[in-house]
Amino acid sequence: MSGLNLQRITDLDIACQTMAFDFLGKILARRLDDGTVLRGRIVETECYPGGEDKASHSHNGRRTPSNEPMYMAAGTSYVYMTYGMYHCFNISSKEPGAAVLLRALEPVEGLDVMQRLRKDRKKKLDDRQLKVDELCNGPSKLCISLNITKIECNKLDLTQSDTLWLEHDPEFSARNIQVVKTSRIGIASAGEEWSKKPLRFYILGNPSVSKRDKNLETKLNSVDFSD
DNA sequence: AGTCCGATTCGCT
DNA sequence: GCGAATCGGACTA
Repeated sequence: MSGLNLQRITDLDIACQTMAFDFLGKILARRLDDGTVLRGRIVETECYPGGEDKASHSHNGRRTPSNEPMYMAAGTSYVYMTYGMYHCFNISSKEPGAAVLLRALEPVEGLDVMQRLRKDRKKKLDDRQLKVDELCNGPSKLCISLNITKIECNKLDLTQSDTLWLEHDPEFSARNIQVVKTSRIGIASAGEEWSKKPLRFYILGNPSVSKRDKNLETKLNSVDFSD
């Protein structure tokens, strides 16, 4: 029915920025305890390279029990809790201490389950359906929609796990997409120098992207003669 | 043991 | 646009 010809990705030994760029258009797949498989297309990512980057949890080589996955083999999941109630999901890259944050997905499969997971979380009960583009358009929203928690999903080898993995979609990859490269979100406290670095990537025009850079999109469109 | 804070989201003004 | 929610973990002493 889906018509998708998806191929599991088994090699994630990739450098941080390459990984963040190449992940755009790939599929994140999640199998729940009851066997349900949920899928979303990655449409927005961010690099956390570590080292000098003040926004990285591994800044200046900082290493603690909770950021351990950033130092594990490339392709290891790093799930952490923030604000006491949300999760963020990263995938470690080739360089020790580096990882790629997944910020937004375009829902592909299991939208009804995503809808239920999101609505169950809300305080105010509301019969209104969430719009498809509102299901996974943020780093913590996608964790809720795919039930990605630290307990279940931290430190998984995404090249081997049968509960969380990545897939290549040849048909999508053949399409001509434009990638926006801009600043990361929510890290103002790291200081201007690092918060302004262009380490966020997203698919131009995709409705599931969490935050658009309107100025940059205008510039890109002005030099876009593709159609 | 005490303090501080966050790679966010939600609901109300 | 703004403030509250909510708590694990790092850090200080």
